[in-house]
Amino acid sequence: MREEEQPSKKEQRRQQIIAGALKLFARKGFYTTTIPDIARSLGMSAGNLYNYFRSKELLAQEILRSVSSYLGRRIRYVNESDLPTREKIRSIVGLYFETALREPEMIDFFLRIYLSNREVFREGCEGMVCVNEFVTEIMIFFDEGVARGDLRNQEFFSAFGLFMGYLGGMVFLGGEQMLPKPLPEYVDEVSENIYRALKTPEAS
Amino acid sequence: MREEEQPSKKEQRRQQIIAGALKLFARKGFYTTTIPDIARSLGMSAGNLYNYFRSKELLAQEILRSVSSYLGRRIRYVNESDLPTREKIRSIVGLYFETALREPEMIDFFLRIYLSNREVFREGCEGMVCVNEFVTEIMIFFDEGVARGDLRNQEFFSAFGLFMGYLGGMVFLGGEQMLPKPLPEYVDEVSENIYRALKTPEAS
Amino acid sequence: MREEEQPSKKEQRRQQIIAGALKLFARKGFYTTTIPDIARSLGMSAGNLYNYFRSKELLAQEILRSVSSYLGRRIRYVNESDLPTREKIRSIVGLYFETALREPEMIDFFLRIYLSNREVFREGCEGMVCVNEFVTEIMIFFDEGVARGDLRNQEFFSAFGLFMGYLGGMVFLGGEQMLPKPLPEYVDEVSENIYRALKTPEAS
Amino acid sequence: MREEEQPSKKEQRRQQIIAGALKLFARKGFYTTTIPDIARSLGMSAGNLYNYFRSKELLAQEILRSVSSYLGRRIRYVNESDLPTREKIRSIVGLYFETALREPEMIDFFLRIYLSNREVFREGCEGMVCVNEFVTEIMIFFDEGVARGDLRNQEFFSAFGLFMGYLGGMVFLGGEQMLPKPLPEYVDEVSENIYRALKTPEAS
DNA sequence: GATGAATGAGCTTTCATTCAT
DNA sequence: AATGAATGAAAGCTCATTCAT
Repeated sequence: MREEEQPSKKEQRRQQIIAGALKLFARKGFYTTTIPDIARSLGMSAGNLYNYFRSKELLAQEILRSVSSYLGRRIRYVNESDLPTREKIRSIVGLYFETALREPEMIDFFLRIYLSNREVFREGCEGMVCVNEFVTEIMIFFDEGVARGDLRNQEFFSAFGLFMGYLGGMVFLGGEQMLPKPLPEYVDEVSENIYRALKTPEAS
Repeated sequence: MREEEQPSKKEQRRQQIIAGALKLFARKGFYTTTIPDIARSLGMSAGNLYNYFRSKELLAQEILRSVSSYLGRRIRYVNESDLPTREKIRSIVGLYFETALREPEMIDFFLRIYLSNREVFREGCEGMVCVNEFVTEIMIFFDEGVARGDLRNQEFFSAFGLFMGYLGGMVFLGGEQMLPKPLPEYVDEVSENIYRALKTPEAS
Repeated sequence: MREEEQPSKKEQRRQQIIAGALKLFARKGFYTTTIPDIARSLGMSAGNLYNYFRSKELLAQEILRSVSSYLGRRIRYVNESDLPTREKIRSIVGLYFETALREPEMIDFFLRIYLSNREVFREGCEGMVCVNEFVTEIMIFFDEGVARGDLRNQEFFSAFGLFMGYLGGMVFLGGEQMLPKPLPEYVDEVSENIYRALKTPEAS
Repeated sequence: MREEEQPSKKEQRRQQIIAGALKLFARKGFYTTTIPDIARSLGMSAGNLYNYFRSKELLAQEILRSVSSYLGRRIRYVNESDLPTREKIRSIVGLYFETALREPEMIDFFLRIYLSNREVFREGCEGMVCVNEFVTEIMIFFDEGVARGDLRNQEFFSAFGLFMGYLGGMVFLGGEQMLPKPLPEYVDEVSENIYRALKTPEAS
């Protein structure tokens, strides 16, 4: 007895388009990636793409949801593990940097497309609607750390800004070839800095 | 005896264009701001604008240099003061958030135009060429903190990523109306988090 | 003993398509109505529609024939009655205005689709081929009026232009909300004007 | 001392575009005439056309105004003459048919573009806004005829529908090659029919 | 320096029609 | 008969940039 439905042919194609467009958007930007670009990279006609997504904006929004869902899922595994808080930070930083290296399009889409082309997401992704799954998991991580007495109890967004801004900043510097070492080698330092910033004084 | 050259008529107009274009780019994005938009906002013709800047990209690069120079200058004042390291952090965070509030176009240009439309700055702003002045001052701040024994001696970019990523993240959250309090009220928490992240264990 | 052939399943579906497409064309125009629009309104697929009509143009031509046939039939009843000429005019004007009110798509198709998108009917409806039944009945009405001595003997198309142009004009004005009164209240005035225009001097 | 301003270069070009587009629209219809078509017929680029008219719809609306103004002006001369009512009808019918023959695009635009593509004129030409000058002159003609006791006093739109519907109908039939004689030869019959339809019983 | 008409390339999107299933 | 994914052609429109004036 199968737990999951077999995805339909059409749904599979949708996913292919999302993956292909994600790559192009992340690499070249929203406005410099054209619909024909995307279609060509998938070996389909531009017109046909509109049978799957009614506009370029809607496509970008679906991608955002998809990326948020993927990253959220990965963080959930960390949250569900029984690592100590300090190690959870390391894990999250690690998976973030690793993703940035192995599937850079995901993180780049977050940093470059979502954060910067607000007008594209204004209608349809208000507030955190499309980025919900990701933010929720960070929130869970933080709340549990506080509950355990490992992290100082401060406003969530102060901690969230630190966490995400920091990671984003490092990935950006890496992408700009401005880091002397490869990104993953910063996991220790970065996690340490985050932990120190957020931990309670008594925590080691 | 004049210290500075009187800026020529043409140079003044250039500065006006930079200021006007900065506002539009920051508000609407690079690709969604048109040259006619900029010209109109300055009461001049689109054609004439090309007498001052040879292309839209070059204009954006000039703006970047100008913003970097402005922010660098403001941080230099902090560096040149004899505040303790902890207070310097507070000052820098404070001026950053204040700028984000009072002249949001500067910070927004950094976050939204520069960080995200890499192709625009690829040729002409390689590496840090155009953000030199800004980065240099952060570096000076950091090196002095280390020299004084206040900050742990770690790789600069680890600290830089934290500092700038964090501030950028907070401004972004503020811009998205996701912060419960106005941005300046986060100065304490944010500075404290940064200080804790970077300080030597013995420092108070 | 059956008088009429039972229409085949396929023929029934054809009629449904004609009726549905008529409505859409009349309401939105030929070029602004798409084949998918029509298919959707009938709960069928766009592809399948092509099993019934080989092109959008051919569909429009079939509709025209169908409308002409319907209106021709209604006028025939009037012609076959033994009303005096003056009353026949009233009846025809009345049924035209009534149709325009109750089934506006018919008249609108005539006025807006047929009269204006000539290129659509150029090949396949040359001359009067597709509006034959309708024109014929008007012609019969006119010839009989002349034969009875009620109407002046003039060239048919002079009279036809008056009759049809006038009625079309009134319906158009009504549709544009430019008439102070509802269309049917103009039956008297309009019939009177037509009668006066066409009658022989001695007729009352 | 000149009474009229010399039209600017730009205004002249606008007029050329209006004239050129009028021809194409009238000949081929609104949707089957493309902006590139129009531009090509004027030896200019499609892009440049948008420096004169901000959209295809707006262009069509300007054309409508222009046609209405032209026809209105010609009817005004008739109204200002001291011909008897009967002769005025002849004159108006004559100039209408003559225009339909010599500059068929004007009348065709009225009949085919304006009357049938309502959605194009919905916003911008509500009610009679764009067709004002023309309708006004017909109204003046009619009111004067009534005032002189030549025409029966009936609701204006009853008479207007007759007048314009009839003329439009005849031009349509002519355009469809359905009239045995050339259009101008119908002037007598048509004027006579109109006059009879509208005149007071005592008028000869 | 200044204007703005002009260009040309390209973009998003639509749609009639086909065809494998 | 029926579906709907797929195509290809084209349309309306925008815009950075140029250039004659």
